[in-house]
Order: sequence, then structure tokens, then C-alpha cells
Amino acid sequence: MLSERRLQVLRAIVQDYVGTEEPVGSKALTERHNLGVSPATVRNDMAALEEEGYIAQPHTSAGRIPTDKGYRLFVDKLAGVKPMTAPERRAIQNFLEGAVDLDDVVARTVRLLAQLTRQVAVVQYPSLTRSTVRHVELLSLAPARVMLVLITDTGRVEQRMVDCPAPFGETSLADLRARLNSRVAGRRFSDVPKLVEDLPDAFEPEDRGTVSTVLSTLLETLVEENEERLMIGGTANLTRFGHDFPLTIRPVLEALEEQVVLLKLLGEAKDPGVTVRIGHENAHEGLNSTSVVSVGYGSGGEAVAKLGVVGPTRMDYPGTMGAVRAVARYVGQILAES
Amino acid sequence: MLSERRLQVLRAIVQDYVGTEEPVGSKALTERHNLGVSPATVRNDMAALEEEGYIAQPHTSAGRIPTDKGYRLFVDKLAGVKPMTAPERRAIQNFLEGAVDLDDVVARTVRLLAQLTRQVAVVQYPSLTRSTVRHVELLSLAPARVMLVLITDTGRVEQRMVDCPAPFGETSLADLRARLNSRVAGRRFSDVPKLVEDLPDAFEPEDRGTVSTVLSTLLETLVEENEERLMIGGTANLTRFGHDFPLTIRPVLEALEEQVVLLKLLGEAKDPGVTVRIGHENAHEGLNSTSVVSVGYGSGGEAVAKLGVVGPTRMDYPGTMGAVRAVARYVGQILAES
DNA sequence: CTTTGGCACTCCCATGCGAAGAGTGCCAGG
DNA sequence: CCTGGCACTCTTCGCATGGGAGTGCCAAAG
Repeated sequence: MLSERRLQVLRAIVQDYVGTEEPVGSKALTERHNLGVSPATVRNDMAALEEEGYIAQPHTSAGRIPTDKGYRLFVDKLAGVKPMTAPERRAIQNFLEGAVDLDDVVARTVRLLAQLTRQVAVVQYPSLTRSTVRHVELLSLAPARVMLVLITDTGRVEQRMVDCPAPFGETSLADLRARLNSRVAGRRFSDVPKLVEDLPDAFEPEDRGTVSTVLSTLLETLVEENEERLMIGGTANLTRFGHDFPLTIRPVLEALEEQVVLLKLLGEAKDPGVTVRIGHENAHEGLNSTSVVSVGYGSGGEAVAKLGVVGPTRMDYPGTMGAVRAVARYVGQILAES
Repeated sequence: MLSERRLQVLRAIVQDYVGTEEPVGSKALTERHNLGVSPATVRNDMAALEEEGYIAQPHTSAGRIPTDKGYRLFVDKLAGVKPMTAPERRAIQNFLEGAVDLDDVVARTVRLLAQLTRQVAVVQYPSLTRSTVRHVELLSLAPARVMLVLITDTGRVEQRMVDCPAPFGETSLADLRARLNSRVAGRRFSDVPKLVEDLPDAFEPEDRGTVSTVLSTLLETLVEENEERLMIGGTANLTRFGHDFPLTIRPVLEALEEQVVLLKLLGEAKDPGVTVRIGHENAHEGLNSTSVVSVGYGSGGEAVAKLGVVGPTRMDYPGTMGAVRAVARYVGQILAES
């Protein structure tokens, strides 16, 4: 177990390094923070912290920088979440309230997060399976062509074309629309498969093929793969990464383009609160020198999706966590209102 | 007027510089291209080309690199569009045909363009005003709440919430839906305002307020500002820009996040064919060292939107132009089919 | 046992210098 | 008008040097 003072030394190292981006030495530490001890003592503490793997030196006779393990301890034990100031909160709320539709909400959220944290922002669209159905619409575009439109309580709209095996009359379509909505409206998407299972039985034999086709298309849109969408922004902030970045930035940009990777990144967060994954804690190799701060958001008590930021492991964790948490809260409010 | 050989020298300089990314000297030129003259002669030609502003030296006693003006001449006079090979065409077609909806088409197009050109790809969604209306749907979500869904012939779907000034009955809604569709279905969006002008007159006085509200929301979605959406991808390719890129890449990433800037970039292209804007020809300052290659695409004869790539002025113009043109062609086909 | 000041040591980094290389411009001759 | 030769310029690289920051260890004091 580390003594109280050694933890303070670690905290000071993290804070200084995050501020200056340069390895921090014992002398500078005692000057900037009044620890009440001499540099020599700090040196001993540093040696101990290094022994335990919380800090490291880039090379002999350089200052120390925190390791992933050091940041982890900092986040877990040494730092809280820095709350947003009142003006900041107002600004967030005002900005988000101007949104006209879901796309706009998400787009604004991304911009906001990127600006507040000065990092790369990632916002997932509300998940279909965790939302409830507001309405299912069927439109006849041609005798054997139907458009299926899904609308969720979070304002998300998804549409698919359906090519019917047989012509489908306007009355049958109206019938299907009515039956479908009476069964699924207001229910959670995850329950939809069970709720529509026996629906074809209610129809005339010649329509059953078409009804099944429509239903299977409906179910297809709910599978994980299609239903997860996201938006990213603030990539220009990557240029603040470090001076060495051709090598650092490349894999990050690549990872950001892989939706699957990003979804996993956000998706692994289980905690109801803000989740932080530091450096090598991220499964994806290209993100080994980045940290991800994420949190769920939702219109009610339950999270319908995640949002977060990606930045260098050397980031302002308390501030970032505060911003992410605040934005998630307000986005949830906006969605609940719409 | 430049002699034929000088143009060849310019062409050779552009080709070599694009390939090697290094200033090209007179000796290297004569070795790699058989111009049939000695380095000394080439030097004279180079001096002339520099005099005219087509090439420049980074510093005395270095090789030459093309200027924007040099690239312009190269694109206009010295190089054609390199057509895609048959296998490449097939690959493009196969990849695009797998798309399930418009979002997917656009997403795939972006990936494709980015991969083919190894540059940043930008694809604009089909413009609303240049598309035709397939269907307008009205859904009653609450007594005084209506959702408006617009569907275009290109598969684009746009939705808006409408808060009605007064409760609006289901029959009135059906009436409005029917009248609206009979007037606008199959018509161009740009004609919609005129077509619905007098629609409120057909309704009972107590419903007119709501009808007007719905119509004005409909018209709002058509204004330029909202109707232009786009998707970008391949930003990781920016890392191939140059070795100096902290300074180069930053403004480019920033510009790419500004939808307005990008839309202007694509929008300025008038030509029915591929348009190339080189370096300072781009109005936006951050893009002064990049070139934009863009072209319109559409389901029929007319372009409904633009797509293109953004890359360093030092790019393979013939290849890029070929890829952009080919992709646009196939996207048009896919949209026409859906 | 912990803290402190002193001191030698290590390693990075900025600076300066010199040599090498690439490329040019110019000139005189074919 | 083309060509070969030649002097000149400018960058780049390697290398040695000195300064500086920071460490680790030790012996003494609290």
C-alpha cells in the first residue's frame, strides 16, 4: 500500500504532465505543489512509484511520466469528476434545444462534446432494440413494392424497401398496417419478433407470402449489425496529440472509421456512470495510446445508447468526465421532450 | 506559347513529382523519360517554365516542383482521364449493389472512393429540391401532434415533428394526406411550394391553422440549409499528405468538419464532367494546398448531388478523375434502380 | 525509520562545423 | 538551338562539444 504522500506525488505528476506534456522532475514538483518535503524525498517516493509501475521514465535522467496504471489509479482514487459550471450548463442546454430532428440532435451533440473537451467526440444513435415503437408505416409504391418506415420514441426513423412476392392490394396493406401497429405500438423493439410471430395466419393465403416478407424485413432492420449508427466529430483535435503524431494519429483515424471498432469501444461500458478505458485497456491496437471516456444516455431511466470522447491518455480526466456526463444528461432530456 | 517539348518537360515533372514527392532535377528527368535531349537543354526549358510560373524551386539549387498553375495546365492540356479497368468496374458495381438503403449507398460510396483514390472522399446526399416526391406521409402521434415524413424517388427520407395549433382529427388528417399526395406525388420538390399554396382553402376554417402549419414545416425542410447533407470518409489518408503535416493537416480536418465549406467546395462545380479545383483555386483558406476533384451524379440525365475527393495538390489527377467519374456513374445507376 | 543536502553520473539536446551531394546558371563551342 | 563543362549555392548529414536537467546513492540529522 502506498502512503498518502506518495499518492499525492502521483496526483501531482499526473496533473503537471497533463498540463505541460513534458516529463516532470522532482525539483519542479516541489516548486509547483507545496508538498512540504524536499526534492530528495520526492525522488525516493518517485523511485517507489516507479517500482510499483505507476510511473516511468522515457530514458534515464529524464523526468517521470505516468503509466496507464498510474492514470488508472488517478482516475479511480485520486480525482473526482469536475462538474460543469452553471454558464457551461446553460450553454449546453441552449445549444441542444435548437435541434430540429434526431440527426440534428446527434450532430449538435458531437460538435458540443468536441468543443467542450477539445477531443474527438463519438455519439451513438439511440439503439433500436432498446427503444420502443412509436409507429410502423407501410406505403405502397407500386403494386408489388412496399416501403416500410419505422419510427421510435426517440425520434429515430428507419426505412426499407420491400419487394413483395405477389401484388398486394391497398386494403390488405391497410389491414396489415392496422394490425401491426395495434400489436407493436408502444412496445419495445426487442419484443417485436415475438409479437408478430403469428401475424401471417390472420391473412388470406395469397397474401401470406407478402406479409411474411414484410415482417422479415422488419426483423432484419432490428439485427445488431444494421441498427447501430454513430457520428463522430472533432477529428481536428487529433493534431494536438503530440509532436510525434504521424505514427500516433494514423491508426486512430483508421480506428475511427471502423464503426464496428467504435461501437465495441463504447459498448463495453457497463457501469451506469462514466466509464474510462485507458491506453492498453482498449482492445483495439491502434488505440493503445488513447483513452476513451464514455457514458450511456437515455430519455428515461435507462440508457438507449452511448456517447463519449477519444483522446490521448494524457488528458484532463476530471474535466472530460464532467463534460461527457453533463452532455449525456442534457441529451437525455432533449430526447425525452421530443 | 510554350513549345511542344516544354510541355512534355512539364508533364514529366508533374508525373515524377507526384510519384516521388520530391523536387525533380534536370538530370533525373532525362534519365527517367527519354526526351531525346540533354540535361542542359532541359535546364533551359525549366528556366522558361519557371519564368512563366508553371514550376518553382523550394530553394535555390533544389529541383523543381509544379505550381498550381502548372497542375492546372497539366490537367487541362497534358493529361486525360484514366479509365478504370474492367475488374475495377466490376468491383465497384458489386460493392455498391449490396446496399440496403440510401444511407448505406452513401456510406459505401464514401468507402469506395476513399479506397480507390487513397484520399478523403466526400459524398453529398441527393438534393431534395432536385429530386421528385415519391410520397408524403402524415402520422398522428397525439391529438395535436403530427409527424411529417417525406420520401424522394432517390430513396431519401426526411422527417419532422409538427406541433399543431389545434387538435386535428384522423379524418382531416387522411384528407390532407390524400390531397397533398395527389398534388405533389411525382412532382419535383422545387415545384412543391406553388402546388400547395392554396391547399388550406379546401379545409374547414378550424383546420386551416393546422394545415398551414404542416405545410410551412414541409416547406422548411426544403430550404437549402437543411436539405444538404453529406458524408465523408478516408480521413486516415490525410496522413500520407507530407512529412510536415501538423500544419497542413489541421486546417484540412477543420474544413472537413464544416459542412458548409464542403458543400460550397462541391457545389461550385458546374461542368457536366469532372471538375478539378487546384490549390488556391479553392476559396477556403485551409484548403490552399489541396485539390478537389468532384462530379455530379444522378439517377437520370440530371445531377441530383455531387461527390468527390479532397487530396494534396500533388495527386494523381488522371487516376483520381477516372475513379471519381466511374463511381459517380455507378451510384447513379444504383439510385435509378431503387 | 524517515527526511535531507550533497555529489557524481547519465543522458538528452542544442549548437557549430565540415564534407558530401544535388542541382542550378552561365558560357563557350558545335 | 543544343550540348558539355564548370563554378556556385544551398541543403542535409554526421560528428563532436557543452550545457542542463534529473537521477541515484550516501551519509548525516531528526
